[in-house]
Amino acid sequence: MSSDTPGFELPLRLLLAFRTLIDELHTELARQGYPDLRPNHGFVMQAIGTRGTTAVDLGRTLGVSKQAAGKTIETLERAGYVERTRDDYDTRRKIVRLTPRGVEALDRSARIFDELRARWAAELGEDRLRALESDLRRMTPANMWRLDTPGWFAGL
Amino acid sequence: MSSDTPGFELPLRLLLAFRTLIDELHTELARQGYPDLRPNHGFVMQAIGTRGTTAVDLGRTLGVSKQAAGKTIETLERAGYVERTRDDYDTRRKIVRLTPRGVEALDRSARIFDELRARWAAELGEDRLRALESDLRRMTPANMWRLDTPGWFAGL
DNA sequence: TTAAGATAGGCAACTACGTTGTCTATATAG
DNA sequence: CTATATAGACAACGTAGTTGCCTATCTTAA
Repeated sequence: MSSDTPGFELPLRLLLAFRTLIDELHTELARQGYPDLRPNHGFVMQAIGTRGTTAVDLGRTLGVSKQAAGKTIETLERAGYVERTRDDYDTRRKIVRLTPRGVEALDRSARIFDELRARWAAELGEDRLRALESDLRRMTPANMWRLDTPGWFAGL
Repeated sequence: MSSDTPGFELPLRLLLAFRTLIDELHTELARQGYPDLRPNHGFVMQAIGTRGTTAVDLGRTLGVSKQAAGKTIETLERAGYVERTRDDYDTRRKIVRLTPRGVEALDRSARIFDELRARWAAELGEDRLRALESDLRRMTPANMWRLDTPGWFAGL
């Protein structure tokens, strides 16, 4: 019992599905007042989290150098999504935290993703969607929080 | 009936699954003697196809400028995967064709993707995998051959 | 048939985002 | 107290994209 589906369709569909979801997210984010957010920023802000982080740590999480992380932070700082404060207990460190606007953007992203998932559920049925998610979970590393994907793709 | 799965898991799993497959492909390609091939190159060579193309056309297909396409072609040419020949009927044009090594690399990629799919089928069962593919097909644009993804991701 | 416009490709300058190397300031361990 | 490690910033560079411009060639129309 062999398949008539060529193997290369699977990765292509996975990427296409991802891309479609992300495009829809950012279309909606732009509509809601965040037109300057890029796909990368979501990863980065997610990695910063509500507890804050430092450039070095962020670099480690994202799988890039601390310098690259620093530049990204600077971009997000200029855009008003994060802010840097000094650490009183270690004056070398600067803690990067999400601003209220940053938290807001992350909240909205989460809500939009939920809506997009609901759209999939409406189209495929909740059961099929659960099966799909379960299958993907089974075929991917347990730790979903490898957020080092941007750098991975950029590095051709 | 609401889901306990947060919406953001779906895109993350899709990307992670894609990434995993592509990583496995290139690990295997490297093992088979093509260590210099990068994820992008697969898209580009696929877009060039067996019939050849030109820089302008390739740029259109990939969704990048003709200059960018030209640079990519140059890289692949230096690596020995494509070659440029003049067009006798229009001496402005240079036809880009896959070299035998390029065709070989594409063939091997196809075979490796088939093997990877077979591994998924062994793990999930052919039925579940077919359902997954079918669902993805349903949720993504009909035209799978939008190969303009590299540029999309690069443009943050 | 010749002039005007469109098309193909190459070059240069620039941007965005990553890299490594180096430097200073500050903590921490022996 | 000194040696080492760590945090962050700065500079130089690599890669892959962009736009603008130039030349060569093909096509169309007067």
